[in-house]
Amino acid sequence: MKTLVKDTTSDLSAQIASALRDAIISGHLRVDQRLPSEAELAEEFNVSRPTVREALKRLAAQSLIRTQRGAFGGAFINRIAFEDAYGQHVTTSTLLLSMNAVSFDVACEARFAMERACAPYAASRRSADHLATMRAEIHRQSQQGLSDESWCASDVAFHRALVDAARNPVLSYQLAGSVEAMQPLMNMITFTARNRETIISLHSEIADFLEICDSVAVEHRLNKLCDYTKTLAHDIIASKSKTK
Amino acid sequence: MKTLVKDTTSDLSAQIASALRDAIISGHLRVDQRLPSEAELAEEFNVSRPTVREALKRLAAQSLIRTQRGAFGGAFINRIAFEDAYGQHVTTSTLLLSMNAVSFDVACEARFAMERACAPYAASRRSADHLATMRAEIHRQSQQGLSDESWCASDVAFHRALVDAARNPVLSYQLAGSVEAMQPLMNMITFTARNRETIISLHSEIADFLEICDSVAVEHRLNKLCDYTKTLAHDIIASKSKTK
DNA sequence: AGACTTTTAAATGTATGACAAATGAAAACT
DNA sequence: AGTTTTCATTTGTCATACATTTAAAAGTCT
Repeated sequence: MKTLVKDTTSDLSAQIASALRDAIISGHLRVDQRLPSEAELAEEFNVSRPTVREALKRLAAQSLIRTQRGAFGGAFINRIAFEDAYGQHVTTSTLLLSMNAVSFDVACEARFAMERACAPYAASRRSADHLATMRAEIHRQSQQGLSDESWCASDVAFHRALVDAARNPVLSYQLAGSVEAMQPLMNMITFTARNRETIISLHSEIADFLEICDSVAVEHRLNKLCDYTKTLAHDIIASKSKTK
Repeated sequence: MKTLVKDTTSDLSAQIASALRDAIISGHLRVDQRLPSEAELAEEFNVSRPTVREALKRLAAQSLIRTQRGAFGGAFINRIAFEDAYGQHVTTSTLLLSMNAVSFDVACEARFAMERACAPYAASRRSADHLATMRAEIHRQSQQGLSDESWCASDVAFHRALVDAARNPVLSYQLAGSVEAMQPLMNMITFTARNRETIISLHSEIADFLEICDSVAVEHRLNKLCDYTKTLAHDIIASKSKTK
């Protein structure tokens, strides 16, 4: 029987989950390796099966394991795919911003700082596909009568294409949190036709300079975009406080 | 009774967790608000209490809720703190790198690209405290007989101080994943005295230029550090394949 | 009346036992 | 040999019971 030497403040399922998680992170358990059955784990840790199951669900929520029913089924160490991680990262980042009253400026600054970091690689590695995606989104943004929500979604898609153009999955993963998590904040802004025009022209320039591999110019336009976005947010806040 | 219209492929606890998660993210449930009791949720979703508990544990694993025992206890929507998010982010990032065979170069490139993004802000906002932390770590790195593990830990501490100097919690949070997740990869490198000397001198220069607010020079040194680290890793790989 | 103690109800934490459903291997059968 | 059936194993779900914690409410003493 394995004994849990962890703190006694948390419940058993948390301690068991923690023990298993440590084993996974340390590499004692390899990818696709099968964990003991729930009944065996219950005996090992000297707890009941529901308690073991609660622990396993905690790990499943982090995509650390997957489960399969039937004979020769069980819980298997999961190879975390970038796609799995995206979702969790975006969820956490979104709530971090909305719950901690992170100011628009701080979130904006972080997002564009990281996008600028992608610019040099994006400029040298962008494919025709990436450019096509960006131009398609620019075209969508130019359409009349686009709702603010759709506009923001297209904005995210444009910037994701920019980030993906750097062809570094780690950068894409990390950036996803910053870019997508800002969408709820962006949705609070009402974009006028004039606002959109300014942003679209910057988007166009970014695509153009990316095409001719001028990363310095891209970074400059990202800076302008950052400043303009912050200005818009400030105007909204100012007009709201005036109304009140 | 709430009905779950989600896919029938996943189990009930996953569906219930998903439904509650959506409610939290959408803002229908506010921070510190109490969820219905497990018994009430069981009735609402028409499932048993153990199933509800599994769903709640999934949410707890993501720090979305916290539970409290006793009368007037229950599950409460949790305000995710940056510290809570750090841990999850580092865990996920670490496993992403180790399980997906992300090359050292790709991880290194992402990490230093993001650090460079912090440089301008760090240069203009660094406090005496940040500089002191960095110099303290440099001093530690200069000590004879420091184990490779301690060396790497100090390296992480140095770079975290650099990132924190930008005074943007969102950047610090995002960077934590890239910087700390690389530690296992870095631990595979054996640092000779000569290697360390080179790195320490770059660290010193970074601290110096940060002190005089020269962000361009800092970025340049970060680039050199990135290149040198990659060179070290290549040498290790080359010598290993030669031995084999 | 006020401060302290006890009771009590409500909620989560844990255990036990049972059955359903899925699944792949082995056995039985063509 | 190929197909079908059986079967043991394992997860998914439910029902019930009890332990433990907690804070409010009731009771008690000064």
